[in-house]
Amino acid sequence: MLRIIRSSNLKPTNPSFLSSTSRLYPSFNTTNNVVRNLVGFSFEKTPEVKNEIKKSIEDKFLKDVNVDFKNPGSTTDTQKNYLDDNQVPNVLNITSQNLKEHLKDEKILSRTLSLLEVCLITKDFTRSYQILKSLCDADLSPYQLINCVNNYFDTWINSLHKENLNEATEFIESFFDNFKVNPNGKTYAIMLRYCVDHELPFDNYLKHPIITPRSIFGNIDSIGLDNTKIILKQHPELLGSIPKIYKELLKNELQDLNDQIEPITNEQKIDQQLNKTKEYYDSLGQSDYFKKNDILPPTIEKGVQKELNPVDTFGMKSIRHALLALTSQNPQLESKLSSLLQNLNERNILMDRLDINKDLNFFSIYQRLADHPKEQALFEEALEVYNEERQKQLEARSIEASIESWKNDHANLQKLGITPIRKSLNARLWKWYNDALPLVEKEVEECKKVLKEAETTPPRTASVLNRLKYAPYILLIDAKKLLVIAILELIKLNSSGGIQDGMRIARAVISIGRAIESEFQSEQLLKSENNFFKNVAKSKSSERFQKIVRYSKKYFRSTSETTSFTEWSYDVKAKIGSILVTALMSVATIEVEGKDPISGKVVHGESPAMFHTFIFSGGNKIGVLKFHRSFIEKISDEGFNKAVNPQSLPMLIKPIKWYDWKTGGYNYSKNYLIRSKDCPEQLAYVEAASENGDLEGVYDGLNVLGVTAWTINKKILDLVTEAWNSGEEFLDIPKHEKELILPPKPDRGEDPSVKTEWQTISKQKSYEYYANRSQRCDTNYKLEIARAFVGEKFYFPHNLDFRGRAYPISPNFNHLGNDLSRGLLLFWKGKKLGESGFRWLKIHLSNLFGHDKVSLEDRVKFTENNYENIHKSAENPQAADAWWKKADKPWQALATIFELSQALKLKDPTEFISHQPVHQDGTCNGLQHYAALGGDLEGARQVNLSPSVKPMDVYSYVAGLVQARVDEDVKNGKSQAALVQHSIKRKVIKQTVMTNVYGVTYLGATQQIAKQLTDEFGKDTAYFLSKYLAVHVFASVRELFQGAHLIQDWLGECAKRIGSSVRIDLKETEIVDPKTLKLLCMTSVIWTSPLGLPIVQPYREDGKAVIKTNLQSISITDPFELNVVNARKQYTAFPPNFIHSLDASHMLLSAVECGRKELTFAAVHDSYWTHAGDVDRMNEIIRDKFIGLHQVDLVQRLKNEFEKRYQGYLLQVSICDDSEAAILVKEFKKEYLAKHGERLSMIDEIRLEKRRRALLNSRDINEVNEGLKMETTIKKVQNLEEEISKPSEASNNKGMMKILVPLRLPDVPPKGEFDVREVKDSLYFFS
Amino acid sequence: MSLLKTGLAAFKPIRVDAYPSLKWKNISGFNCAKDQSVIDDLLQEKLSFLKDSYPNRPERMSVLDMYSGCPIYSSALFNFLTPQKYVIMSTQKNILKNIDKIALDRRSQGLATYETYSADPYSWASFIALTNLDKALTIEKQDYSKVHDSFLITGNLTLKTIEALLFQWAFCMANKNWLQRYGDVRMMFWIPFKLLNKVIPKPGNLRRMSMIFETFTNLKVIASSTKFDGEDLDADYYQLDLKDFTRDEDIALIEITRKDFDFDIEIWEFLTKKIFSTPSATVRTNAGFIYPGAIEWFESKDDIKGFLNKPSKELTKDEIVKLVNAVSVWPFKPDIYMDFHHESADNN
DNA sequence: CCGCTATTTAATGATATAAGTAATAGATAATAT
DNA sequence: CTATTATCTACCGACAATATCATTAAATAGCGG
Repeated sequence: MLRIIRSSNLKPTNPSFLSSTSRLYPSFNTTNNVVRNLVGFSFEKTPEVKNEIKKSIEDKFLKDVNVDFKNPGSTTDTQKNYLDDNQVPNVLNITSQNLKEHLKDEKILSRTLSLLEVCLITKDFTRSYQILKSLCDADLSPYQLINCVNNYFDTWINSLHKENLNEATEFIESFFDNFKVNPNGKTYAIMLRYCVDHELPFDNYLKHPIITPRSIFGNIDSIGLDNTKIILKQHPELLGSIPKIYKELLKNELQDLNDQIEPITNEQKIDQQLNKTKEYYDSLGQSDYFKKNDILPPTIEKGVQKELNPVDTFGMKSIRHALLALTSQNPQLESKLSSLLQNLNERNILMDRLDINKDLNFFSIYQRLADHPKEQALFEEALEVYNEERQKQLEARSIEASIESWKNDHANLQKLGITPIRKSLNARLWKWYNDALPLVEKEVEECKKVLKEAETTPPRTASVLNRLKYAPYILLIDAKKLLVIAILELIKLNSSGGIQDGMRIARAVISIGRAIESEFQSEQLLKSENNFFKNVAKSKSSERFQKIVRYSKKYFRSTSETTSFTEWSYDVKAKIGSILVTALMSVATIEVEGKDPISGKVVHGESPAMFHTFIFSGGNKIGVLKFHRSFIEKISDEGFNKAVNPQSLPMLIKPIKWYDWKTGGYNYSKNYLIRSKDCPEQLAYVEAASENGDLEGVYDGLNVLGVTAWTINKKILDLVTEAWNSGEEFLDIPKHEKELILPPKPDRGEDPSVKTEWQTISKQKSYEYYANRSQRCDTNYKLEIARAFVGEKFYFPHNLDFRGRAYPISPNFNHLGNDLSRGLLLFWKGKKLGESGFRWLKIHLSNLFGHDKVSLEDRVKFTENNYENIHKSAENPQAADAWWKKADKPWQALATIFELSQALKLKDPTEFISHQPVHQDGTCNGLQHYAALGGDLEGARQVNLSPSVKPMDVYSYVAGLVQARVDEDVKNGKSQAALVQHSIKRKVIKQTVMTNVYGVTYLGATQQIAKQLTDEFGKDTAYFLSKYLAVHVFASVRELFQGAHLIQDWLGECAKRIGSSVRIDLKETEIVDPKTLKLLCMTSVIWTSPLGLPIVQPYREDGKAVIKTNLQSISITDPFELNVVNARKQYTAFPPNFIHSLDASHMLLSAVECGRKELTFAAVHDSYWTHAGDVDRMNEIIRDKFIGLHQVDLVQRLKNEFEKRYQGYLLQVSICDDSEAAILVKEFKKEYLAKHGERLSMIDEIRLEKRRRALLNSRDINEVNEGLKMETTIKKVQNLEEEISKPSEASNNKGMMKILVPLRLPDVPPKGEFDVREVKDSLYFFS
Repeated sequence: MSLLKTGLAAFKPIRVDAYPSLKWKNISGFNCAKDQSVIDDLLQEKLSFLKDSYPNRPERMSVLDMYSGCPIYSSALFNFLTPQKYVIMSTQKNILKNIDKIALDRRSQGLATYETYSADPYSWASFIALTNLDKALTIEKQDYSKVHDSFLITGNLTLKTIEALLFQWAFCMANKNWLQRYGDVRMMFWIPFKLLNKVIPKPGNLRRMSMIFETFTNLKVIASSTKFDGEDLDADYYQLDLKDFTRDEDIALIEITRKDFDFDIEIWEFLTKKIFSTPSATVRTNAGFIYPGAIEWFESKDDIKGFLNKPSKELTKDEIVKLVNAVSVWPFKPDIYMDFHHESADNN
């Protein structure tokens, strides 16, 4: 039993949770294969395991660092091989018998841990200690508990003075008595820090018999580098116990080894130069921008001539400032770059002299250094150093920057008088901010007060109790920051969620809460890093040393244990969010203009700028926050504005590598490997797999994607900007529509149908208007980011969706975006085209024009035939009828045209240095995988798995099949057929064919086709005809890809069965619903991707939880509520998800290999990008990896895995009344009735079977014998394999009965003749 | 031929149980009467006034009966009123088929009968077809000063998905459109008791739904299977027994006629939604949901500020009208037609 | 101080909300008698 | 058991209904011993 903290008040109470009785229940799986047990929802870790993990990360890190230092090219080559076995090596399984309760426990635990952390940070030791004690009684793993105690100790000891040594010693001595666990290395590390800090003797702590120096220094984070240095001075012999990465650092510090380490000669030169140059930032007068509050730094324009029309995108300005006008804690780092540039200028290496004060286009400098590889390398290195600091600013300081820009606008405008202030948005925001600040500060004070009082007197009133729930959290962040975050979030969310000029309250408050949490984490991460490295690297400035410091920091970021990994509950987030919204709402005002309905006069006034209201949708009440229309007009006038989340922009330095499932990507914000949908189950599996070492391949692949450097295609940006500023429609940029115009409202005496129609039209119009606006807004957003990053070298940190597909973490602008986004992106690195690259670039252009259905040679010819057009387009892209605009993907085409035209102007085009990503796309990648799985010859041919002279085009082919069918119908006199006969084009059916793999239904397909036909036939006819066509398209696809559909159906059937099966070793109440007596199907489909990633389909009925905030109650889906699975979703989604897990594996495998071969690599799921010159090599890799992936029978393997994982599960099936199984069951039931006098219910059946299995598993031979003799309905039927593994038929049929059977999966469809190795020679497999 | 002369035909009552061969398959989402004698009794007890409200029925009265289900009630009402025309409009194909059989049989005997009209009462177009195209029903246009005396609308709205019709048609009364354009046409509906509970005002705990009926209609409960509390309305209703109905769900029969009003109904609709957002909160709080500045505007009105501090659920009909009128003349009033949201706004 | 009952409070669950289903209609699961 | 009604509606990235009242469970208060 244990005592925990009731979340409402902080007094310990005594419910029972985390009972340990059920945890280690043996799994039914008794196969020879290893079955790892996930226990409860978290994988048990021992400190040893943890240390091992840490150690392995260190090793890998060092290896990587070496790569970066010296010999690039040789990364790890031994990854676990998942690819050549029919068995999945580790079938992970959750074995808790008590899923629901376990999850609830997790919820309480998670909240408690979070509260502990927060209380510690606010130095509330009384409360912390209470929490800690209550945790001691909880069923935490010892490791978790030690961690908590150590965290407490860590913070608490900081409050002690030198004289309190006794207290500290006492703490350690009574460690076990108090907490029932023993101190560990970290405890001692903390103690060491205390001693060193206070100049107390510490030798004792290094002589512990069990806690070795090694394990102490394994927690060097807690000691600090500076302190370690002091310790080492006294105990040089301990140097060996220090993690390697820091050893280097400390060696330098200790022995002044500068001279002994070979300096890199070139750098040394520059080091010398460095002194000559004055910091150019000073000359710009902006070095201390963030500290000097009153001066807005002059904005440097990066050579983009034209500003984007709406200039004032919130937050963006601050981003630009962050990028341009950075302060640095180490001015030498900055000046390294400037001195290098100065040096280059002096040596006249660049073609033109650089104006360092103006031209900060790093990309162009880089390009101009192309002929000077040495200098180029130096430049890149200097840039990296420089960016290191900028990235830090970008992630950590942008909130402050926002305030500054508002304030400055306000101050500047104040000089100009009152009117301009009214007009300026930023000035208005500054006012809101200023007015709301006292309110927020008051709230914070109130929270402090309440917390203090709660220490002595138990809280009584509801409002105090409520405040107590969030009070500890709100104190964590400065009130100013809280407000700015809130304002930015609100503006960002404007018109989201289908709400005009407003947003859902739920979304608003949670987004704000989340943003605050994330800001808090950033602060913490930054703080712990600064603490750890304090006093380091201030004095020494050798290049080599700085480099070591940088790598040490990187290492620190990927391993630091001081990192906060507790999460704030939704409760807290929502409450804090609502506090801020309330404050803002009450003070934010705006000038308004209205018309007096009586006099008709225009009236002016001041009104709240936003308000809280409810709207109704289908009888549901939704709480929304809306802006006053005058405010909306204002932001419309000044442009479409969205606040940028500065923490998730592209990164200026390489993202933190993934070594671990919860650290990677950005420096100072938490990113998980998997974008789990608030599904603890998913995380549990991923964590287990990660710690099992199964995810190495995944990490390697992601890390390759992360290091691909990008830059902005400035020429394209200039053009887009121009088009944008015109406000007119241009390609896919919609026109700027000033206002929403609705048709006149009908008289109310009219027939109701008239009003209905008017409403429909109005809704439609309004929808279009807002869609247009949001599209403009999105484009603007993209452009703003692009503009901020002109000339920069940047990276996209990636993570995965739950199926393993990779996505850039930075939203809005990345290479997964639309044609425009892609057109704006170039590889930073340039590579010579060479013969082959020149050819591929031509092919690429042809592809972008949509000429991708002809042979490669024809594509080359297409481009060659258009040389004149290419030159014209390149020279005068603005021309109204410019050729490039006709392309399928015009922006990318134009980008390619620029390169081609430049190359062609060279004497030898193959010498051209290309930055343009060239794509190789799988033709219908989903079907390719299906064909390979099924060995389907015809299917393989259709999707270019087998070699052919010309590429096959599935869509055209299907169109042909459909055409044939329609023609037939025309002959038979079908009227629809005649109408559409001549409209069946590739484009019409393309989407349907594509989505067919995802299980699109008849209705969806109809809509898709209708969309294509609307232009030709008008809305109504189009829909009518689409219904007809959809049927034929479906039939044709099914006919053409029989193999694929067999597998698709098989996958679906498996998922259906799994999704409606039950695990009977669960607690009874979790098997059958006590109320409805129906089976509770809790089993989601889980499988392991070929790369070792466990995938859990998260589809369940969602449990709603309601949170009361001071605005309103909001409803969220409770992530800790485990509900029955949504069987339908499980089976409709499984086939596509499985295929996606395969293509994800294929992509990551290819990425790893490309990385190994030093190709620049990027991917959009099934479109793989590299430099033109490397396409040939990449193509080889793609094919090899595909073959590697499919060389085993993945379907059979999947079945094996399922059988292992779901062994012993039961399924309810309908079978024929007169089948053998049915008869046996009926007999058994009859006997039971006779014997017991009551009918055998389903629960009874399950109870009996449970009992039988328990007996069989018993150690007592008698019991086993009894079990062997025992009969149950399940035992009766379990050997009738044929009957119970038949696909279940519709249960509505007559003469069927439902019985429980052991879960069996249908046989794998027979594999066809196709040999996947043919892919090797298929030119058009990816092209 | 005989159809047109129904009024002259002999009036032998229709008894559904006289057609034992017809299978009605009780299973229907509608809750319908099972026992015709109960309905006969109900009509006799509580609805005799109808006979006086519709003079000269066999020659000029029409009844439109929607979603009859098994036509127990329809038959009883038909027998009771002996109208010139009695049309049953419904989507229930199988039931209509059976009713047609009855009608055919009656006609073959030269007896007066109801007739079927297969259409969806949910669709406005059905009524245009009914009155204009098919001319299955001709209705006299009458003045709104009194209840229409030759046309009665009735029906069964006990199915969840068509409950909405009660509100829609009530608004039609207010707006004088749909079939209500012919005058103040009385409507009688079978509704689930739960729905009745929503529409009858509970003093001190008022909601928008009851406010609609209180403001725009005269509502009378004719019969109910359960007791209910409501002002004046519980005085005199017929006690129904659930066993006489096809479903085990409480049911009621109500009658509504039009009540006149003089304010902007669209503002009324909008405003009541907002003002009853949180019925327990004060009018002032709820006024904040209308639009920024609404509270201040109301505070500036002497006839309003007095009741700003009471909970919305205690608002009277007239107080709401005051609010409505205040909003109508407010220079910064909201756009009441933009009070919706777009669902699933994502699709390329 | 303990243990019992009475009272208060918190937690949970059910129901109402609006009132042309936004388009669109056909298969399938759920429900109820 | 079967007719009627309700619920879907392509995968992923993506992100959510709320107020009120009745009932139940739990916590506290009060009281007696």
